[in-house]
Amino acid sequence: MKRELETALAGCVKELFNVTATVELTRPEEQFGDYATNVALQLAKEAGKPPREIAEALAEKAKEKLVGQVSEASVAGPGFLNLKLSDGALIEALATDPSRPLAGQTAVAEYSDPNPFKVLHAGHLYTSVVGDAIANLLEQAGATVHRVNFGGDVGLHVAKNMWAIIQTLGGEDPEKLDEIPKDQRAAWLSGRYVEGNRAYEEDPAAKAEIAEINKHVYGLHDSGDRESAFARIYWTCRQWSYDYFDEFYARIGSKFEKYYPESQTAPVGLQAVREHVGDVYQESDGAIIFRGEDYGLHTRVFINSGGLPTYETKDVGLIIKKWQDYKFDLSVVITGNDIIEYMKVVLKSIEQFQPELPERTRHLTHGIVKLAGGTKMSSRKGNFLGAADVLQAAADANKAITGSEQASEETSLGAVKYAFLKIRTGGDIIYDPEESVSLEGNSGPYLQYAHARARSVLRKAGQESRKLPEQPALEAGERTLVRKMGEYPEVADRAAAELMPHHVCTYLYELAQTFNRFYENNRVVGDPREELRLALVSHYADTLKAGLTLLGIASPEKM
RNA sequence: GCGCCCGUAGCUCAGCGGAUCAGAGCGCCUGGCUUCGGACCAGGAGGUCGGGGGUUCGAAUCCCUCCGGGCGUACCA
Repeated sequence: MKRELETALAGCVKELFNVTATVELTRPEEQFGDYATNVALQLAKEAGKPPREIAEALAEKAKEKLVGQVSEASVAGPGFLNLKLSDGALIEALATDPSRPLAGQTAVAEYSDPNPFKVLHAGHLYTSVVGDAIANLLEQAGATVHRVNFGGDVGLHVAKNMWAIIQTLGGEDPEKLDEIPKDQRAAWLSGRYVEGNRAYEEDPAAKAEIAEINKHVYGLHDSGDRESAFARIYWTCRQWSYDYFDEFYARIGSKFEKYYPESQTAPVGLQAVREHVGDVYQESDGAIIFRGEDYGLHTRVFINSGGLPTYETKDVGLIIKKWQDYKFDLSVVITGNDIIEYMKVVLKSIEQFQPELPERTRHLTHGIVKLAGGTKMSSRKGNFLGAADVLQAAADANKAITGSEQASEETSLGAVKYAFLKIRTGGDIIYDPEESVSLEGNSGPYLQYAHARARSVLRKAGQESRKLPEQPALEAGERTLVRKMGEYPEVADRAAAELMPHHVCTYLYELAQTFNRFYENNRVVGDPREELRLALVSHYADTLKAGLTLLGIASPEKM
């Protein structure tokens, strides 16, 4: 509807002034109309006429050309053109689906990226929730989306961990691992990581041992060793991590089709980097680097002087592997902001020998999760908020507010996801266990409740699905609701185009508020206008559900 | 030092070139349930949009600059 009108208005402009213009319609406040445009202001110079005069002429033309769709066209202020849609056009617009600009394309969405041997913290929960929503937006836009996950099962952090594990076990004694209860494994590994880090920083001897262990771990992958005591400890703890991840993702509803462990991307990256030493990468101080400085970026090490690949090279390998696996049209990588400059260097280096890969890659970033008090979290130091802690706090708040014995997983998870998603992706977000988990106001549960209530009305009326009449005469309250519902495809399109889920949140909340106001003043069941109103309620519930689904949030039928 | 990001009501945030565009939620104050689910609705108090310049018919929105905060800046991820 919006795009048809934009095209039609551009046609009017062409006809009147013989000027080709792109007309952009916006949603003004309802009192001004359903759509507005400022083309007249933009055209004033080119057409050599006062903007109001242009707008008046355009208004007349629009009324003439768009009769049936536009019921009023008026000029306001310095030359804004306001359009009011006919009730029929407004209802008709409800049949519009979000557009599919990526139809037929293959997209890869990589996100979450937890490291084995480490614990999942609040940031992983955040990035997973954001990643899920973005992947959903890509899917809505028509792409075939492959959700993948990347993580460091080799590297210095693993070496630090292995060092501390062996210390704690009192030697390379894999049997002793059996003594650690299943539900404590992740926390146990997390504790070892803290110890390993401390030793690495404070004890030169330990640091040297860790460097050796680092090589040893890479060696396991090269040799395929699964039998030595060291290998058994490594593979066992690595599996613990993946089991723990799977359990976590199942709980929050994330579905990855593939993990790319660094141990698999490292050899691919090493090969690519080594092939291009000289033309892309250089040797320097015994390491292989990429001179980002030549491109206004910073220089980074890809293979360290010990011959081991750094994260840079593993990422080169990852991008190449994704390309081999999916031949993607678009690859979206979702990470924290701290990696922005780093990623530019990696992509710039690949651009030198395989430019189509960076061309198709988009790096989307978000901020970190901060505690309300402003405490900075670090898994290296062990003072962080765990992903499980956030979910637990939400469940506790849910129990406290509802007064029930058991928290609703759908509702508490919905509260957390919505609290994360409603904020524009990019900046840091403040996590307040008290407020972020609210069930009131602009919150996930408010929307879930709104949905459940609408379904309840439909259940009461007997028939859950209703068709909208084609030639309705809408009352003011009904019209406001229909107008709001009609914005959904536009909002979904915008969110998908920008890959910004928060637009959906903002809209859904406004929609639910609009409905609640309508519902407060208008009877549905038993009213003479029941038939029409039930159809509106039905469409409203469907719209809420579509939006929540896009966000990865459940839409319970009852709460 | 250089690069990137952020600074909007007490708090958490939308708005990011347009007209009642100074907004929402929370918190605070006042009202509304013999009525389809009150996890709701109506109303009030509260901000010179970090400061200063500039561009424009028009700036929270674009540009410059300053202040404040965060992140990155060669062998971590």
